[in-house]
Amino acid sequence: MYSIGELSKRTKVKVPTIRYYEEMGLMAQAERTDGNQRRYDNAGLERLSFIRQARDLGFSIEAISSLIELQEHPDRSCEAATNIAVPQLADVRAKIKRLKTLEKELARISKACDGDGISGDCYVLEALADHGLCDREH
Amino acid sequence: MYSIGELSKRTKVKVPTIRYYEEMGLMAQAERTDGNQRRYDNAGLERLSFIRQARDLGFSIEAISSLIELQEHPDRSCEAATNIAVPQLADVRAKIKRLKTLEKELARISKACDGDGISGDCYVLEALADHGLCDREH
DNA sequence: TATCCAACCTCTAGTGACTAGAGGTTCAAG
DNA sequence: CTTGAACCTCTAGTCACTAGAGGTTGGATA
Repeated sequence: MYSIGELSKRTKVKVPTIRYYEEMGLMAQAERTDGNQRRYDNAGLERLSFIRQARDLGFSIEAISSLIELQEHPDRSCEAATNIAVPQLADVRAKIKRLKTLEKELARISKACDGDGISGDCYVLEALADHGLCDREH
Repeated sequence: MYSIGELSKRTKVKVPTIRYYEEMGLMAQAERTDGNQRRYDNAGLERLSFIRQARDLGFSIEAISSLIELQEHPDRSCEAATNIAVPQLADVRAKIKRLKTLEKELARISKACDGDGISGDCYVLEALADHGLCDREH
């Protein structure tokens, strides 16, 4: 049995955030000691760990709820899971693409600035801004 | 000269959000008509477009301020530029890495659930939860 | 066994980055 | 010159936390 603080240390989720997840129904109501303190078992630890990873990867609390619900009823069809996974996948791929552009630009700047000179012309803004206008101007 | 609504259409940033950016100092105070309506030039359009892209990529408003500052003083010493670019680069790379993990997992789910199967075969939850515990238990 | 204090409890309020709505004003097409 | 879509400001609401006040608990130590 873990206290909320132990759970927090293990998962790196802050204590008030764990309580918040409970309030939001993402975490089940925790068992309590006679003195009203929360106690968690391994299931709680795993659940929280999952939530943390999913949040970190950009899932909304609502989406996570769906996934958890799905997990708890593994007899249901995959349709619901796909409905969440597919749009997320498209979004993630678009993000990766644009981040790579930015990465290249930032790497160039860091490298250009590596020596002791003056930073060359900086194209970060143009790199992103131009791209942003493309779908309107071309 | 663009009205705020035209700017909004071109950049896909909502009108109140543009005003919010102005309030936060990300966008310069816009010129005004005699009737107090905002008017923007191409510089404003590009700036907003950049902000949108950067926000979309998960940069905080503060981080974007830094990037803009970097852009506006390309003559500054390399140190200043590096101080902004390098941490941003690390951040971008970390994001790409995590997004790729997510991509793989989402792709697998979409594929696994392609048929008319049952969600019993979706291991995302376990996969993520286990992974989350790794850095403590191994 | 008594004491201590870090860690727990609840509750309210604040944060960042928007988003919605009320109530009033402006500008450009007809 | 009229009309109405688009503009203005201001307040309040949302999501996902985060911080703080003020009080209680539990387990290590004297």
